[in-house]
Amino acid sequence: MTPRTTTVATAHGSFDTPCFMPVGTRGAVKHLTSDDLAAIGFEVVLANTYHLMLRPGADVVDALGGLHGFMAWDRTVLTDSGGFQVFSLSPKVDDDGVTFRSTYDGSSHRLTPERAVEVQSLLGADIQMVLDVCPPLPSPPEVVRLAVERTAAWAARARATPRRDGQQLFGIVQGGVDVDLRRESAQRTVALDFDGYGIGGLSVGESREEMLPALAAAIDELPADRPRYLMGVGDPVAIVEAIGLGVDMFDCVLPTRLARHGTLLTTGGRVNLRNARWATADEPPDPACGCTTCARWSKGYLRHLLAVGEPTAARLLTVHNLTWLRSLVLSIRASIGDGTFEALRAGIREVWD
RNA sequence: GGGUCGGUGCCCGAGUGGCCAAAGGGAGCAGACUGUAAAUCUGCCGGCACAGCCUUCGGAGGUUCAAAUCCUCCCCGGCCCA
Repeated sequence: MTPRTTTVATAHGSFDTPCFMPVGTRGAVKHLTSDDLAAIGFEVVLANTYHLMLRPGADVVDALGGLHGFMAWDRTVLTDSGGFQVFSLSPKVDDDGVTFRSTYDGSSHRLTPERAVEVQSLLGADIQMVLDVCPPLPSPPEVVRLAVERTAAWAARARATPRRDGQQLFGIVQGGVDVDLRRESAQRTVALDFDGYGIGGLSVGESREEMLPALAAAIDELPADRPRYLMGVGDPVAIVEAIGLGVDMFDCVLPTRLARHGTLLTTGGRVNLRNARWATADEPPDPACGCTTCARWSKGYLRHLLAVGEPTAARLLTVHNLTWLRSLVLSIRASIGDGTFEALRAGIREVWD
């Protein structure tokens, strides 16, 4: 298992990997516009099936030009299936599908593997994800087993559901931190022949020491000619380690959420900008960062905006964290090409562990 | 001048004889956050030699076993009358 660089083609251009994809759950990365994302250099953005089917509804998004027209984004869109909401909202799950309580008005909604594909087709996703069952960790073995079984059965049904031309569908590997289960789940998913493979159910409570072997086992079973996407992982160490194992794609709300909550990602590690020590700091968040926030504003100013609750703070920090993380992944990509990956990886671990 | 309501911890604001170092909110200080129910949540927030003690509820005195809470006088605000 080795790190690799690839280029993935979709109906809306191609993107280079390894890559980080920002999360725009409801059709926007919080506080940013599509122009901001393009300016930073992102090539893929996420959106969420569960949230968009409830508000404004998949048919509405379809009528407004699909996600691309809707959010004025002309590059790749990847939609998550709602599988993560099975984890975060703990709905009623049965063999056939999931029944959610709307977080907006309490109404009841049904999502099946077929329906998830239909909704994502209407949303106009370039890359769809299969509806899966994502159990929290730790979970009893039988719970993880059941999640693997249902995810596999649902994957077959999703695979058999028609989509629009040009839309790709990724299967998802589950299996918790059990290496054998991971391997089995991967084999069964691969047998269905998807356009790419998500590895889900990780970074949901387990340690990195538990996560990496499970990840490695899954990757070991995945075909080399398809993208590998580690779902929901976005801290620097996990990213380098996963890239080291051959992962291509990442998404995570961590950088954007940390930004909204006042934490900066920097070359020196995490920085809590709300801390009193930054009150009169005249330097940018990270002198080594090339983002538009670092180019013009001081930590002292940003801390002030944060302290008084100015919404602009969230925007400026989001721009920084996203730019910073994208640069990190870009530098990792470059290091794979010039043979300095191991050194970079060691450096990242030293700062972030 | 008369009447009346009020003065509570950094700020706002509950409390109206013991269960009060005193609700709640804000500010402040720190922490968390990983396919977004998160511009959110959690902890601390009078002092100390800290399972106890000390100093606080405008000021001074008093009643009581016990007062932020009752009484007297004083100081300071708001409103009403003159």
